[in-house]
Amino acid sequence: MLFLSTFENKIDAKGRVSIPASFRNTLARSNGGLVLYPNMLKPFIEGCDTNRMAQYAEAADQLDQTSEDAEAYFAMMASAREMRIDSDGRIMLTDELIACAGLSDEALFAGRGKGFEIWKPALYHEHNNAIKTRVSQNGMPRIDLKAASKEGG
Amino acid sequence: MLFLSTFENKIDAKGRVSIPASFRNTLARSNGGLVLYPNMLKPFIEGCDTNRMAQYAEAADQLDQTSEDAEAYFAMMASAREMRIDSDGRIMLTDELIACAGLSDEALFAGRGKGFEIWKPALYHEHNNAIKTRVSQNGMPRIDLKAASKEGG
DNA sequence: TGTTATCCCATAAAAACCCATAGTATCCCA
DNA sequence: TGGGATACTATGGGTTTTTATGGGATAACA
Repeated sequence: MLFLSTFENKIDAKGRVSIPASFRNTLARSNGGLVLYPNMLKPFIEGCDTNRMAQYAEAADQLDQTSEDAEAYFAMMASAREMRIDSDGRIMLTDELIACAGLSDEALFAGRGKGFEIWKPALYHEHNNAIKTRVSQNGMPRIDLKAASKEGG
Repeated sequence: MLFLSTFENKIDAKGRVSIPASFRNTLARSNGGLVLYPNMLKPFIEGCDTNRMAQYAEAADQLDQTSEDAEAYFAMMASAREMRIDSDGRIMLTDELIACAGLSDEALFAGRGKGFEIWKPALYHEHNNAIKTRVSQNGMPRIDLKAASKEGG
């Protein structure tokens, strides 16, 4: 089950946001909780299920623990938060997450297939327009579906 | 269950610190106690559950027992302490642990996936900023999630 | 007997839970 | 195909529970 589509939800006075119902559905089927962490390159929050984060942890554990590569993933996990989804399908955003994406009173959820992104709506539209312009000029990049389907059973 | 996120807790006059609730939860699920030991390269304390330390012991046991590699792991285990968590979720830090991380009145807990780190807050932020700068320049290192998920069942 | 560690209780802040409501989409049946 | 009933979603607000932290009392230890 994939994270698809885009949703724009309100952040209330307590810092709560509803996770889009279809994303909750996807999470429920993957049998895992929700993990959020700031992207280190651009101002948005990344979301995935705990199973995927466990894969990152496993992969990072097999690197040389003193290497810079391992440190990068440790930093990611230190900034990651496992979010408790309440009985109404909402989470509480922490100050760090709000700050990293520059959120105020609205959050835009954008599906990404295996995960999703949370943006301040204005920033997302800017970002997304740039991508669309690029693609309209260069076309969609080629991608090898066969190779991917062999690996991901 | 993973160790994720970052927490900053106070060390009180008696030398007690609260283990973050989510870390206690992770430890409880892994069915093991808490082990702390000083990192030998940088000034912080490493934390993990007893099952993981048992894995280190197992792995070290399969090395040539007279080798320098084995000696390194023996030294690690000699410096490791099994911590008892009191009824309020706190531990008492030993003088060696406090000294190795340069702790005074606050301890920063940083999740690392399979384990976690304890730092003096100022030192951690310095360390973490350096990593984030590196990542923002070079991007996140590539990592093979598929291979990792095969190994770690 | 003095020192150190453990237990127990109190408290304030924060987070999780429960309930209510309005708007929207979906279903069902004529 | 239309229209009403129903279920679901997002959102607001109040209440209970959890968490971190301080301090005193009790128990183990040297």
